[in-house]
Amino acid sequence: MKRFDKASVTIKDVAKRAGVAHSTVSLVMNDREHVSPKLRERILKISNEMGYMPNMVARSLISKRSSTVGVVFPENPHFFTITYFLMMIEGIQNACKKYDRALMFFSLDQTKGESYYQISRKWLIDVMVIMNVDYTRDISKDIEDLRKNGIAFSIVTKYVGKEKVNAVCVDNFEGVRLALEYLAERGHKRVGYISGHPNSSDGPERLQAFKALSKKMGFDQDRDLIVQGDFTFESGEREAPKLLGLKKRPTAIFAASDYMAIGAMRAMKAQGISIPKDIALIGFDNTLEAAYVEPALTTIRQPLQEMGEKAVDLAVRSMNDENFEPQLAVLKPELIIRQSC
Amino acid sequence: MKRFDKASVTIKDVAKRAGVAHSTVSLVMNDREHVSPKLRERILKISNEMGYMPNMVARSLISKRSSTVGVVFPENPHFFTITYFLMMIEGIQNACKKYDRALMFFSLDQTKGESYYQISRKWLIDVMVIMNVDYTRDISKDIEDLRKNGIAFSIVTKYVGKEKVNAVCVDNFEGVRLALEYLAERGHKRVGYISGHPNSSDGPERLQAFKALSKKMGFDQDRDLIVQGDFTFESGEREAPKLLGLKKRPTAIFAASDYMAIGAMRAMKAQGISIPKDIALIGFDNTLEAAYVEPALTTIRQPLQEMGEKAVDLAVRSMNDENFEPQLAVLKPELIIRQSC
DNA sequence: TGGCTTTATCGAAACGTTTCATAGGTTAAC
DNA sequence: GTTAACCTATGAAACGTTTCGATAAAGCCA
Repeated sequence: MKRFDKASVTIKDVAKRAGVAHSTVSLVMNDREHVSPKLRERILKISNEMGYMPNMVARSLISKRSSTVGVVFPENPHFFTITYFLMMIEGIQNACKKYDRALMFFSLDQTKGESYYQISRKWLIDVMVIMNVDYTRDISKDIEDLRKNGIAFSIVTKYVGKEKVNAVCVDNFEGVRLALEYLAERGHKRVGYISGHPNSSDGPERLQAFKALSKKMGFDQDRDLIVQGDFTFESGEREAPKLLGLKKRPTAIFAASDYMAIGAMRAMKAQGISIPKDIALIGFDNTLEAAYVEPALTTIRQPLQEMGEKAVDLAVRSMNDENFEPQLAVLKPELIIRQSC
Repeated sequence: MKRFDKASVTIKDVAKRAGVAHSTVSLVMNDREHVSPKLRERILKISNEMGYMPNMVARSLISKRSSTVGVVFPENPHFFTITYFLMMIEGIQNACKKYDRALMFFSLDQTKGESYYQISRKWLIDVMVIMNVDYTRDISKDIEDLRKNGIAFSIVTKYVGKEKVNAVCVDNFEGVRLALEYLAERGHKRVGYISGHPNSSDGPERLQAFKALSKKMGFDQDRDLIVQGDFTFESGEREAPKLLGLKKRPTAIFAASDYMAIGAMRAMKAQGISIPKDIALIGFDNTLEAAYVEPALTTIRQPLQEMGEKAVDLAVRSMNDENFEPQLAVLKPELIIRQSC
């Protein structure tokens, strides 16, 4: 087993060369007061000459804070190719740069009984972003553990439990409103809806918004205009035919996620139905793929990058400030008009 | 500033409860010999009861190895939404699981003069994967630093310098062969080529393969059948019209990346050219988007996941075994037939 | 100049591990 | 019954930092 043999230059080396105590060098490195400007400058110069770099691991150990952002995601072999998450990760990475923190990823292996808190302890993660995709699992216990132990974290998306925690989500009501108003403008009054995962926070919220708004706007209210998906491509492909097969076919379909919309698109193509001529299609999310499909998908943009960034912002703030009240950041969606309506 | 106040259970706590020296507990935790089975069992039981988790940071500090895989990528605000990299990251993540290592990401800010070696020192990264996308930068010095200091690393993709290092790439010659033979089968003899970035390793390799094979296979050899892209969507959209505008238009276009192929597709659509009726199109990579465009893109698959995984494998092996000879792993490409030819 | 306050620097302790030389105990060999 | 060999368990040292109380020096005021 290889080892680093040639020790790199440590704070003590710098101190020795400068003829001071290494604690003094530490003060300089951390920009703390109580060091005379003259000495500070000299130490800085020497440390640069020697190419000193603080050892983050030692720093973490003593300070019990790791200068990282830990992103915890559920066990899923394809997590990194689900563009929905990636766009959030892009925002998280940007925030990491902003706060000069490194980015760590942990897949949560529930089978091993690992908890968020354990991960935080094991790696001294002090800022954690929880990607809560496994809607079927109750994480209230884990949340409680984190909170109790003063570990700063945020959840994406909205946490449905009762504790008040940092969380980031999109304004689903507004998103649905944008979509339905756009459809109404274009003359649609009979809109089929493919709902999202019932155990998520977004799924039911969007569904509820759809029900309320479509009623208010005078759309057809048949019970069978609503089918149940789970956000995935497959569920869209599976459920869309139920809408297409209705005696009185809807003139537009609104899917609660782009993946489902694209699945629906596949199903429609298979039946030779032309979009948007025969039927209009609108999605939700604005994931990467939406721009690539043909016709390009009109959709409601979730500001995923901003959500990722905000999640880190909130967690960092609650780490820095004892009194920071955990909050839910609700970001504004946006209508992206392409060719599918 | 918040701190973890309630200390979590340490190895000493376990030792005290078990009435043994904490070094003994350490032996047990690391599955080392020289502990009687009876005692080992007792300690294991107690440690479980107490919920002991080793502190990875302390472990890193003393052992100078961090139990992580550090992925270093060049400064690029959209890195995490470039699916090409993501698919590799997926493989890297799988390997991390296999080796029970956490995954860390570092964007290399060259403007700050950071080097790979410095990152490795700063965070005690002992297994590093270098995503060498910035083709314009000479990294031979960094490579040398890593090697000299015994830090295990791999590069994706192929490293073009003279030192022998762990690297992972696709068999470009074979990939080009697959594409050209497929085109030949379908009767094409006049193929336009959009080349990749000239400072990469893949760009020139594929170009050379194209030149050699298209000659050998009796394709038209006009100089202007080859245009220069840089792997990006934009370059494909920019360069394709040059091929389309030729007096004698090619019957097929081969782009050295899917992004360029999709860019070319956009350009063709803009001109009302139908794919594959008017002209065939084939890409390279099989990134996520290839399956979503219309018509779905026929392409040469790079086994990106496998490449990511292999990169970690190589690095881990060279870490574990002093005598492991750095090697270049050349993975096999695969023809993915869709609708664009 | 003496005493008091402030500031600059120092030294030691701590963080939670691993490692390594060594002590004590048991067994084996003669 | 003595010595050697082995095995188990121990205690101290080390990793590279930060922190904090102590000390020394300097500044201030009377």
